[in-house]
Amino acid sequence: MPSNTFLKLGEEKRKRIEEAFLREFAVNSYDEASLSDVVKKLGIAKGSIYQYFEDKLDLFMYLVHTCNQVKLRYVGSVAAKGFPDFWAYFRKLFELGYQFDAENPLQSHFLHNLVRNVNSPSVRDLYDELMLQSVRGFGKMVAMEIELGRFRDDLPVSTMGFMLFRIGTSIQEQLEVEKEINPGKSIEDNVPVYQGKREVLMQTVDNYIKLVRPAFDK
Amino acid sequence: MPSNTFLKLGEEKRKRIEEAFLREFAVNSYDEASLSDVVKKLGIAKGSIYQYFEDKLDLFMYLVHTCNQVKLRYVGSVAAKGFPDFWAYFRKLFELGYQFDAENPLQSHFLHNLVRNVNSPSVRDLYDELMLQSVRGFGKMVAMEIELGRFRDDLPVSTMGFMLFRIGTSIQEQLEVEKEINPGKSIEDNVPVYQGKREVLMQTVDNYIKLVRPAFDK
Amino acid sequence: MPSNTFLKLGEEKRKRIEEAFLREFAVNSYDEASLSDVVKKLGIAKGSIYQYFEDKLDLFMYLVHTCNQVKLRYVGSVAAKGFPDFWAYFRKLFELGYQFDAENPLQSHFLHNLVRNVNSPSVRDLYDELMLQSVRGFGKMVAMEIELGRFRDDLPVSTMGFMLFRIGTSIQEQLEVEKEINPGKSIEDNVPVYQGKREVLMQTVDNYIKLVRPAFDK
Amino acid sequence: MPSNTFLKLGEEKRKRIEEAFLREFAVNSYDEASLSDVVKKLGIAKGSIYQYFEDKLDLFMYLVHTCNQVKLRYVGSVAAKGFPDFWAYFRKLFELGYQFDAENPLQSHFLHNLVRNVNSPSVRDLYDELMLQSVRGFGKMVAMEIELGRFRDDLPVSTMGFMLFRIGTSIQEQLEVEKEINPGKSIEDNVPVYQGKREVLMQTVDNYIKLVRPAFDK
DNA sequence: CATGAATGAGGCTTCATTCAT
DNA sequence: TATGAATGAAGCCTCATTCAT
Repeated sequence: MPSNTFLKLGEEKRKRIEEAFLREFAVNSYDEASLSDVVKKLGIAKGSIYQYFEDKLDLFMYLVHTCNQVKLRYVGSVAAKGFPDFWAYFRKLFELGYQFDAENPLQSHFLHNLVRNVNSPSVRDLYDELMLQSVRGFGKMVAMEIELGRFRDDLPVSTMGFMLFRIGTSIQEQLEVEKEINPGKSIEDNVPVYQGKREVLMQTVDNYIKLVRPAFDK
Repeated sequence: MPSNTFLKLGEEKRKRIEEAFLREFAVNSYDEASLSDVVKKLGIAKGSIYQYFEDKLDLFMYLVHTCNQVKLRYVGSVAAKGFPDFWAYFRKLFELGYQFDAENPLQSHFLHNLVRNVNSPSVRDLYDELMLQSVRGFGKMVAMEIELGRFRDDLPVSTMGFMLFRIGTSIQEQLEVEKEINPGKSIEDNVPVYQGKREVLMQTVDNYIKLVRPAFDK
Repeated sequence: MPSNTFLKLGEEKRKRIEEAFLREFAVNSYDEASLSDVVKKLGIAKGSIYQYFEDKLDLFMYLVHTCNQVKLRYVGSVAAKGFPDFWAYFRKLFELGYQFDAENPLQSHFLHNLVRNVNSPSVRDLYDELMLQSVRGFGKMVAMEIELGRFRDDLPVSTMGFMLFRIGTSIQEQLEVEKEINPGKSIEDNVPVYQGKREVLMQTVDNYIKLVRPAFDK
Repeated sequence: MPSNTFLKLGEEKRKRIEEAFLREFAVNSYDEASLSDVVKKLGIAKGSIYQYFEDKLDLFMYLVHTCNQVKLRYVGSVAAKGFPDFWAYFRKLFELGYQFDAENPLQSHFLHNLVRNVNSPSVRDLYDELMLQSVRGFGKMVAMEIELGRFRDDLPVSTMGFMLFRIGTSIQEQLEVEKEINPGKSIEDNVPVYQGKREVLMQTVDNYIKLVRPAFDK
């Protein structure tokens, strides 16, 4: 955990530090990321980092936590209940994701980059936890839809839940493979990753939904 | 590319070297992987590596290529045509994948680990290329199935192809998340990753097929 | 020297600070001892230490002085004159030493640990001075015993004095080597070092006296 | 243990390196001793040290071993049997010690400095072992002298053995306290510690023997 | 062609000390 | 007077890479 010293830092300075490290970790792997480099860019003393965090890993884990919380403020802000059906809710999730990404590109891509850093056991555990969180969320919704008689009931909930989770991540991947977006470059250039790509994104989402609906609906 | 020196090495020695590095890269990230360590375990001179390869990256890229080729010998050994329908072929792909994994665990998991090493632009490019190769393969089949009037034709082929690709990788992931398999540990313990898990694997495959068929079939 | 600021601190607080540092220096070498750690445990500001002392060495030297003074309150409380012969007095010294140790384990073992910290010239000088103090004390007594016709007079007083001094320290050492006591562990566990070892200690003292008497008596 | 790399180094270079580190460790405590400094003085790369030794401690332990072995070549070269009585042998030990010191001042004072480095558990263990070796050696001789009817038999052998061991170290200490020798300075100035002090040393030895004989002889 | 010693940049981390509040 | 954030030098260690043998 970060020390009080860090938490009590002025909003501005704290943000500046957080963002500098997010940028580093969003572009590099945990090992490649160099505290020395970041510190140099920040113009602060190397020792200061160790007044703020226990060590490199502590700093990294803190960033995971905060980013996840920021993201949850978006995707956790709506409940499935308020929507006519599950797919409307599912669609909304991507709109919120888009918004999260647009307003917090660093956080968004730091989280995307997480998968490259699961070598360290601690990071691995945290990553798995985050993943499970999401998968279970989908699992619950699947269970509810089945109960409501809207989803088929001849398959394990876990399979269906995992599939939904994967559809989500696949969309970003496809756009990346098809060069619609380029997170790495965007981060370096300090521009939103989905800049001008809202339509493409939501169109892809709609396609995916159209595709997989028959797989889930009763 | 590896030098002729390397290629003319005795089969046995070459394999021993390749496998040692595969093991290292299958368990560690590119940065964490230590040539020094591997060389020590191999009992060969550090300098030799630089007679065989230009540098660490060159060695790594070489491994990507060979592993991919080995894998293609499995999954490329059958054609969709020979099967009653696409899903029978799709299912066969996993049986072949299982076989590849059982007979080449190092290669298999080196490839799985690739995603964690896409930081270097060269690796990234190669990774994307491999991915595209696979996605396009599925794309072609989708196109053919549409032509045969068996798949729906109201969605972009690319979306459907990518989806199929993702289903494939999701299966391994789900088994990992649900702790059915533990690649990292298996590699370290030098045992096949899917040892005794064939049934579980194919059952999961069948579930996924059952799930997504309605999404693709006309 | 400590500043007035320190001396005017409340008895309780001053003691708390002193003991925390004694504990650190009693277990670690001067270099290993970390002011940061102690300050953290104490819950006081780092800067305060520098209001109390000039620097780490100043603090250390202060502790040497106080500990020595405490010790002198014990071993300096009796005079050889009051005893039937020198050896009765010598024996008493150990009883007092035992008492000092039992009642001030931190101070006692900080002093024992001194020998490991004589690298800094200042510490070295102080250590030598303390040692000389003790050696000279014994020297004077030897001189007196010679005058009284009780000790042999065919050897330098300094040799005899030093020998007596060394016998003293040897006793603790022997008990340590033979694992009867374990100062390091005792300090960490916050228990008296000679707990339950009074008999063993005095028995060893008696053995040493029995051994060396013929060397000194006329 | 040092690597083969180190052992196969040219005699000259190896000595140069060993001596540089001995000098550093003979003057500083383990913690204060700076590999960086030594390496700079030596004009070799920092990394080289880690081709020779596993780490700082490994290097240190190696030095302890070699120095001890060198010393044993001196003091272990004679057996008590060859002497008319124990005290003649005891005296010889110091002549050999003097010789060892004169011919290997670095090694000699590195060993003397050991006591300041017993904070690290590994060093502590080794130090205790060395000490015990010596103490037991004296113990055995005491036992034999008792058997021969030359030493008194009314006291524990361990007490008598430890006393003899301590007499040995006391002699150097006394000369140090009395400023006859100044190991620290001598090392820095690169001159033998006992230069021109042979007479003083042996006179002191003789005094000690004269003093303690009555304590041991029957 | 193989060797393996040497390199030195660079990484993370610790710590006593300073100084503005 | 007390605080504690900031400092930055210094430490140990790792590693890919080079090059003379």
